Amino acid sequence: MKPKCCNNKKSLAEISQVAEFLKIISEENRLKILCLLKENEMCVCDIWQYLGLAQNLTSHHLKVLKDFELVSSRQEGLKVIYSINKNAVKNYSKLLNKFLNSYGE
Amino acid sequence: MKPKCCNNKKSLAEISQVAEFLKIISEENRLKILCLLKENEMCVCDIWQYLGLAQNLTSHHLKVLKDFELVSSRQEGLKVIYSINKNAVKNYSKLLNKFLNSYGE
DNA sequence: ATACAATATCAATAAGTATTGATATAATAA
DNA sequence: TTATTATATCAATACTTATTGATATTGTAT
Repeated sequence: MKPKCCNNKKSLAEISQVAEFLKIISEENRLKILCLLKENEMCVCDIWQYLGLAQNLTSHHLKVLKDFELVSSRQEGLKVIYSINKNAVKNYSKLLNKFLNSYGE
Repeated sequence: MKPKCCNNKKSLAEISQVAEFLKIISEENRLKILCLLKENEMCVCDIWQYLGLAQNLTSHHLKVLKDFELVSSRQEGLKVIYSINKNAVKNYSKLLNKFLNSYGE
């Protein structure tokens, strides 16, 4: 019985895309940041202070998340407010679940 | 407004656990293996030949998956047959979705 | 017993990435 | 203007992990 996955360009591209997404969110600090932003938008200083991270490290992780378009930001005075990109996250989780769940159902 | 996540031992432990799971499955070859095993159980030689991976590399990734109890194996003659542990995968994805999805719903 | 096939292990290296320290940029206020 | 606060960037380091090559183990057959 031939497998149905990993056998064509589209399938491989999707797996690659999901793996990239997973790499981004598998970093514990980034997962925490997403978890926070899921509840409310927050400025950088609130995030790093709440999580007990270094300021520059927090900026770095936010950049990774933003480059992957999982979060957005806007300037508000001195502060930069980050918010989660719900649609992007939802789409990636859908794609992920396509691979992990729905065992024949 | 105080965040509801990352603020207690249980929440932090869950995030840590999810991140560990994501680290395991964010490796592209392991994701492919899971994808294959989701369809059918397979022996090691079928997996590495199908995916075009080195035999020892495939064994290594299978060990990582097995150590994390995402797959199981049984001996069958010369061959070792691997199968996915559906419940484990399902439980981890549930936990993951708890963090990524259900925006207030 | 020997030979062969399938799988696993181990050491070494390569590759990627998180973290840190120092510094730069941007916005605001005095 | 200068000073201050918030954020971003950059280079260097530390850490983790994927990959490779060689070898060992295990099961089966002759």
